[in-house]
Order: sequence, then C-alpha cells, then structure tokens
Amino acid sequence: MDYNFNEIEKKWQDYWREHKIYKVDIDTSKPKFFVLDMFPYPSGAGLHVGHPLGYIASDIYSRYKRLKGFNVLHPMGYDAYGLPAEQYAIQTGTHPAITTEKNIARYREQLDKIGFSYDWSREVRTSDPKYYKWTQWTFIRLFESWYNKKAGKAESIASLIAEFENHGNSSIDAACSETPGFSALEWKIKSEKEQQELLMNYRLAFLANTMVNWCPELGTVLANDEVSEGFSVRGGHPVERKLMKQWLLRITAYSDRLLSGLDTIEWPESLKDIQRNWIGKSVGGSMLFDLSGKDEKIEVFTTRPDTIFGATFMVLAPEHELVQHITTSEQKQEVETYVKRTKNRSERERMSEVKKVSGAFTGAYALNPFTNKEIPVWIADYVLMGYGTGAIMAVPAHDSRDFAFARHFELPIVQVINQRGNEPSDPSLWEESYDSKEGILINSGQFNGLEVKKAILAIVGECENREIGHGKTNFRLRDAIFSRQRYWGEPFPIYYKEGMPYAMDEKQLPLELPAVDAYLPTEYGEPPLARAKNWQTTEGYPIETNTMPGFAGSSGYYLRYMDPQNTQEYFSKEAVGYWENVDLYMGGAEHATGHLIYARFWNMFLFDIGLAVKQEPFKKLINQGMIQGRSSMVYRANLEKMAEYLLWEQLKNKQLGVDFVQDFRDGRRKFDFFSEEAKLIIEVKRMGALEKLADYYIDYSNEKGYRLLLIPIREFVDDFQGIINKIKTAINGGDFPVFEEKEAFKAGNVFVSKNIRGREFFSDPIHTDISLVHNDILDTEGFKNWQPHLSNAHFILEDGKYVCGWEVEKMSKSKYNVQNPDELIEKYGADTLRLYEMFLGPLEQSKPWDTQGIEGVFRFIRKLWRLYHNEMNELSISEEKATKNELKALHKTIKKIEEDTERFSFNTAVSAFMIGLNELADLKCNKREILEPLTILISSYAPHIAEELWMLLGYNESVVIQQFPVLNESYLIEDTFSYPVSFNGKTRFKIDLPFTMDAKGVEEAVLHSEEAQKWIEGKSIKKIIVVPQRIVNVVV
RNA sequence: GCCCGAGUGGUGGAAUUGGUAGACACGAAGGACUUAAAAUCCUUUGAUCAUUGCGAUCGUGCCGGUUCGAGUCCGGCCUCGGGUACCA
Repeated sequence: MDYNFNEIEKKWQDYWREHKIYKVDIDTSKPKFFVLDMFPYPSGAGLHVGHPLGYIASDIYSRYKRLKGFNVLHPMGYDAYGLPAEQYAIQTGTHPAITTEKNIARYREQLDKIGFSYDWSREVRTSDPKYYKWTQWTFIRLFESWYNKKAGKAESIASLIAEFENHGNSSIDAACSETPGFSALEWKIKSEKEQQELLMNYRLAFLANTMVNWCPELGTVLANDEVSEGFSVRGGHPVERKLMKQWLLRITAYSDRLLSGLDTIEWPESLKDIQRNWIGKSVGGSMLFDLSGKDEKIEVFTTRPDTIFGATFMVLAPEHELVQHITTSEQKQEVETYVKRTKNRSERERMSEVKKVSGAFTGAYALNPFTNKEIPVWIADYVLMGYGTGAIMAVPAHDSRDFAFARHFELPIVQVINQRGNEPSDPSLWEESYDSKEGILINSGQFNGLEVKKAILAIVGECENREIGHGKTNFRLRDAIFSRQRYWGEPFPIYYKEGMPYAMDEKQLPLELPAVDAYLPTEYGEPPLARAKNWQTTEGYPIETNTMPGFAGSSGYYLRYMDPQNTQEYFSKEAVGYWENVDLYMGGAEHATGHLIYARFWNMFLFDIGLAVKQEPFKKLINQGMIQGRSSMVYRANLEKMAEYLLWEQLKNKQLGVDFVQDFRDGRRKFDFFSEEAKLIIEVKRMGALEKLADYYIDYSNEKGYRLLLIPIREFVDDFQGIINKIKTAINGGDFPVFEEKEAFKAGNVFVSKNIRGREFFSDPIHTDISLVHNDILDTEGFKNWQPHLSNAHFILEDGKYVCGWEVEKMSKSKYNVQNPDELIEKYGADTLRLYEMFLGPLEQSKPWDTQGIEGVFRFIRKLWRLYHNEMNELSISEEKATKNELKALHKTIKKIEEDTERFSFNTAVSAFMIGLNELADLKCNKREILEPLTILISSYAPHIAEELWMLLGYNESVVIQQFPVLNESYLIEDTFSYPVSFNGKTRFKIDLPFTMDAKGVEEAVLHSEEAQKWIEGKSIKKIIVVPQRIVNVVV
C-alpha cells in the first residue's frame, strides 16, 4: 500500500505520548489560550461518531492556536459519577468505581486513536478523592457564606453573625428564606440551635423542606433540569412531587448576575435565550388585598399593576396556607374535595390537563384596593405555590388564563386597557382576552388615559404611598436541589449535632466515599450511605447520608485543570492568574439549563470569595450540532398485495386488448380481476389458499360460463412474463391450465428494492443494519446472514441491485444505525475521520451521519501523499524555486484556512484544502518551498500524515510546534478581473479587464465589446452600474 | 400557545458586506489505463426545451414588496427541528 495510515498513525500517537508533546505549563512569554471540551460521562457504550465531532473541532482550533504562537491549555477528564454505573451496581453488585474505571479505559483508547492533542497529565475525574476534596471544600465555603444584596456578592457567615450581634437583622438585605425580624438582643438570647436555624435561612448551601421531584424508580430526587414532562430525562421513569428535607444551593441569589452576565459572553444567541427564559425575570409589583371581615391580607405578585381596576376576582394556589382560614363553612366541603384532588394528581396528569379549567370558590371575599369592590376568592391549580406568592389578582379581560377561568365559572370581566384606535367593547362578546401591553387605560378612575407603561409606574407609586404594595421583581429560577439519595456521588462534609448540620473541618477533607454492603436504600428508606459502618465523626456525630448530584463535580472542573496536582489548594493564584478562564468551550446545547447555569453560578461564587479571577467561566461557547443517525430501510413486501399490484399494472387500460376490472364483485363473491369481454376471472393467492378454494372457484365459473385462472404468488417471483403469456393465451381463446401446483414458499421474506414501481403500495419499511449497506446498496448475502429468520430472504432488485431507503433518526442500537469511530479509523484512518467529520457540514448544525462522502476525503488524503511521492512511492521533493501560480495556490489556501479556522467554518476549510491540492496537483508541484508550509498548514486538521510528511521533508522536530505559515498577499494580486456583465440583472457574458481599471474605463470597455452589441441592439441604455472588481449591470 | 433556528441539485453542502447560485465532495453515466481487479486519470451531471453547434427559458419552501440587482433585506404564510410551558 502506498500510504499506510495504520502504521503512520500509531507511530505518531506513540511519539506524541513518549515525548509529551502536548504537555503545557505556565509560560508568561506567550499569550494563553484555554480550549475546553465539555466533560464526558464515560458510558459503557463507548464513543459513537457523534461524540468526537466537537472534540475534533476544538482539537483543530487548539492546534491552530498553538501554531499561531499561543500557549494552549487543552485538557480532558471525566465526569465519572453518574447513575448508569450505579444502576449497574444495584443489578450486579459490581462497585461503580470498577465499572467506571473500565469505561474510562475504553474512552481513552478511543480518544487516543483519533489523535487528540490533550495534555493528559492534567486529567481529572470527579470520583477521585484528590479531585472531590475540592468539590467538598467548595460546598463548605457555600455553607459558610451568605449573599449580601447591598454589596452584590457573597460574604462569610462570620460577618453576618457579627452584624446580628450588633444590629439584629433589620438592616440586612440578604438573599434568604423568609425570616422574621429580630434585634441584636433577641439574637443573643437565642439558644445555639435557634441561632443555627436562623443562619440556615441565609446560607448559600442550606437545608430546607422543599417540594422535590421524586423519582421512585431511581429512588432519588431530581433537579428541575433532570425532569422533562413528568418523566426523568435519564431512563424515562415517572416523577412525582414530594415534600422532603433537602440540601439546596441558593442559586437564586445570583439570578440578576446570571442574567446580566449573559450580555458579556460570546455564546450562541439561542443558548442565551434558553438561559434567559429559565431565569425568567419578570418585573412588576407586589400588592396586599384586604379580606372582607377578616384580619388576614393576601399578597399577590403581578407584572400588570396597571390592570388592577380590572381585577374582578382572586385565585390562590390550592396549597396556599390561607385557604383553610378563609374558607366558609358552606364551601368547606367543595374546597376540601378540590384540594384533595389536586394533591393526588401526579405532575403528569396535571400537565396533560392544562387546558381543562378547574377550581373551587372559598366563599371569602377580598377588597379590590382601587375599586373598593368585593371580589370573590377562588382556588385553582393554575396558580402555582412555587411562583410569586402563590396568589394572583385575576384580570380576566387582559390575561388569557384568567379569561378562560372567568368564562368557565361565569365571573365578571371588565375591560381596563383599550387598544389605541379601537372602541371599547363588551368583554362578554370577546373570544379571547387582550393580553398586549399596548394601549391606554379606561375604567380606571384617575388613571384613565394613561399609557400602559406609565400606568404601571403610577399605580405602583400609589400603592407605595398607601403602603399596600411596592415594585417587585420575580424570578422563575428555583434554588438548586443538591441532595441525592444515592451511593455513587460525593459525600457531604457535614455532620449533625442535636439535629443541626455542621460543616467538617477542612483538614478532614476529603471525606471519602465509604464501602457499603449494597447499593440500595436501607429498609427504613434511608440512602445507601446509611449502610456504611461507622459513618460518623470521631466524636460520634452522624454524618450526612445523602450524596451530591452530578453537577457538583462538573461545576468547577475547568478551574482545577489549571492546577490539577495541587494538594494545598483548589488551584494556585499563579495558575488562575495566568489561565483566567476558558476561552473556547465546545459542547452540546442540552446542558443549557443544567451544567452551564450551575457552572456559571459556581464560578461567580468562587469569584466573590476571591478564587476565580473572572466572573464568567466560559468566554466563548460553541454548540456542536448533534449527529443524528441515518437509518437504512429495506422494504418487506406483502406478497399478495404486490402480486395484485403488478398484475393490475399489466391489465389496466386494455393493455392486453380487453377491459379488466379490479376487485370484481358478484353478490358476496369477490375476485381480484375480471374481464367481461374475455369471460375470464383471475385470482391471485398463496398456494395453500388456492388449493383450498380451487373447487369453489371452479364450480362458480363453470356455472357462469366463465373461464378461470388461478395464479399462485410464487409464480410472480419465478416467472412474471409466463403469467402474462398465459393470460394472453386465455384472452385469445387458447388452452391453459387453471393452475399449476407448485411448492409453496415460506411466507414473509421478500424484500423489494426502493424504486420498484408501486413499492409503497405493497411493502413496509424495516430497519436494517447500516453496516450491511454501502451507498444505499444492500449487501444481500450479508443481510441473509444477519439474522436467522432472514436466511431465506428473496430480493426483488432494480438494475441488479437492492437499493435501500433511509431515514434520519436518533442514533440508537434499536435502529441499527449506530456508527462507532473505531471501524472507520480501521478502514480509513484517523486523519480521514477527522477531516470527514468536519467536512460533513457546519459545526453548529445538526446533521445525519452518513458515510457516503468519506471516500472523497480519503482520496484527498492519498492525493496529498502522492504530491510528495513519485509513482514508485518514493519521496520526491524538488528544490526548485516555486512559480507564481504555485505560490498563488499556496497563499490562497493559507488565507482561506486562516479565515475559516478563525470563524470555526471547518467544512469550508476542508474544501479549501481540496481546492488548493487540486491546483497544486494540476501544476505537478513537488517543490519544497510550497510543500513545507502546506504540511504545517494541514497539521491541525490531519496531524498524523502531517507529522510523517514533515519528517520525510527532513525534520526531526514535531510539526505541531512550528509556526503557522505567513500569508503574503502580494502573490494573490491579479492582473485582470473577469467581470460578469449582466443586462437587467441577468448575467450574459464575461469580460476580462485590467484589475486596476476604474469604473469609467470598465463601462466604456463593456459598451464597446462585441458581445454587448447583441444585447444593446435596438434598445436604449438607461443606466450602467459598475462595481469595481465585482460586477457590471446594464439596464436597457 | 410562546421563544429560537432552518428550508438551495439525486445526496452532504458552498455563496463571509445585497453583486457570476450550486464551490468542494458524494453518487450516477460514459471513457482511458489494465490479462483482470483495485487504484488512478479524463468527460458529462439543477430542470425543461433545443441539440449540428450557437443557445433559450425556468430555478434557492410559498405569496408579495424594496432594489439596477435578492438565496441574502422587509411583510405575510407553509413545513421541519430545538427549547419552554398554567411563571401571574
């Protein structure tokens, strides 16, 4: 073989490893660049071709930046905690660490084969005690911190205690749980336990009773982003709401910073939008409503204070604490029934019944503070306890949900916003509410005539004056639940004294995960860690038995890469001062509301306490598109349908000289085909069916004087023309057998090629393994051997081939469309795989995996090899001076590669390499002056072949540490430009003119050109547009 | 429902700022080399009409607009993909 990629790639991978080519250290003489891939979870299935897409792109960029003189940090590690290994442990008893270790080894083997430039000396694993020591350490810091809103940052709990001791909590503005006011004196006389309880309201990592997403089948709670439509994202198990005591992280303290920080980073707009929606900031007001004849007040949150005059009723969440107090005795029964019903309904049921209006009247009335009218108070499950105050003022005229509710329960609707230019109308005639914020106020007392935005301010102002409300901002973002009732995760460095949690001393970290006898909850329903022996401190205090969730370890890992071996601190000041944050983060958009928001929060906290030096962890982020599977389909024929279809194609429209009808009926009898003219009945059936029915058919046709032809399906496969001939004979009055006995063939396995006419009428698509299909042509022998029941398959071919259909779907085992990179590397080599994955299309776009084009890239690589070699596969390099054309081809390529790599347009970069190589090959260029820069140029894309060629060129230092070739624009300057000349916008011909010619000259030249005459002839010229070095357009 | 994104040959895709639509590849067809195969090379390849050649017309999801000129900008729609959902 001319170009032996197997040998070459192995050789250089070994070389890179042995010479630690990709190891980086702090080097202040060079600018730094941090390129990071999202932490993979090493699953048992290994990598499929979708995973490396982003890794290849970031690797190319890393190598490119290195050639450009940057000191590039490009690490890799493993998000090693995770449910699959634990589920496997529960089933088999294998410790998750063993499974994980095995999976990591497999991942590493696959990654190495692709030739990545990772600095493996910096590898981290979340399950490694040396690593999770710092996860636990950060948790303690969070536990020992509170968020000072006045300072806009996290501060230590010690400062809070000092403040309490001096002033109580009256002047504190903190992100905290609901806490009653207390004075310094009151603080001091509280017991330690009481003080601890109060502090818990302020800590950034805190313990609280919360409604959680409980997944009984996984036996654990899940974060909001781990649940989708009432089912767990991993595994698809049902999830229910449950009140439990859990650790939470007060991420909501950072809502505003998480939101505004988005404006400072280069992320895809769609990803920022997802985060903005998730954070869900809404600005509005909080208002207090008096209750008729009661002391209690109801607080509501609204984004539309301007519509207060239209508030004709109120709605509380069924779980609202006031419900019991205010419900009248008459309504008690109804309310209790409703509350009970909502409680028992699963999340899932609630979701599916979104459009169904339901609710109950409490019997109580509130007072609208602006209209002073009594308005009824209802409960309904469309009001959620978890958002705002769990109570709303309902403005049916201007809120679609309130509108639907009012219609259903016949509650009054009052219009208070009028769209400019429209007349106010009777809301009882409306088909929908008017929700828009455009318009002016009506029916609103002294506020009439105000525009919505001004009215909001005016009414909030009025509420503040009357001390019944104030402006308020709400966030949709919830605090992050941080406990998991699981074994395979980081233990909390927390112990309990008198039931109150205390953080362990940092010196005791890492708190290592203990051994357990089984990975299941205890018989009392405690988490698996409760099974551990002596799970207590040396003083005998019990240690927390929950473990941390998956996002704990992945929230700060990028920082640890800066200084992964450090045993004294998370990372050194020096390291973080140099590497700062991630310059390019490559990964999937599916982490938008999980990892990417937690990591930003984690980093902001570390920034507040002086560890991180940048607010935002990931400066630029690119989402690589998903690689979808491209399934191949074969079409299994329904034989009877097929036979009937094929025959009808021949019989219809008098093709055989006589009229036929299909599905002829005579009373209750039905025949496939019948010709009155030829007095002929034709019936198509399986052999067995024909044998049974033959006598019956024969009797009938004899009685009627018809002739009969019974055709077994087998004949269609064996001899279709024979059938037609037989029918022709019958029509012409000749003799023919009614039917010939043939051996029946086994049912089912006849497959029709995709483009056989009528295929869609008589076949069903079935998935087949993509490894049996090449360029949509099925390997029929392989297919027969694929599964036992296919061994007797028959094929109906087109042009001697079986053509498969295809569909784009998720890559999955059950669809037989999983492609793993190992096979491709074996067949084509890693360089080809790398180039091909990039060549497939724009990085950010989702696309189906399809190996059809890989041959083209493989040809390119071999052509590159041949440029440096003669026919005998001997190195052949000329020392001659390069020609102008050769230099132009090279520098055009340099320019394009530089531009395209900078803007992550790797698919067009690969094209540019192909174009450049085609040009150089046409010029038969083997000159060192050209090939040396070309080798460096391609080394970031195809590093193995580049290293080999670089060595063959006579160097003994790796190509990856060379300088990127410098573009010399002077080689690109053209003497002439070929102007496309269009008339009325339609391009008609081209004309070569000097590059430097001015617009006037171009115009003259075009008008005097021979070809122009044809188009000008008989018409007058209205206008000529000349864009120098672009186009000429003549308007006639 | 709401918020994003995308619709270009048989296929993946290119066209970076409004300026030659279909680069580069795959596939297909034909040919050269070869005892043969592989590999390689050459020609054709958006559609329709014309075909001896010249060519002509249409064409970037659909309808309309702006412009000398629109795949690109604007308005309205259709389809597909992603996110999110009683968030007041």
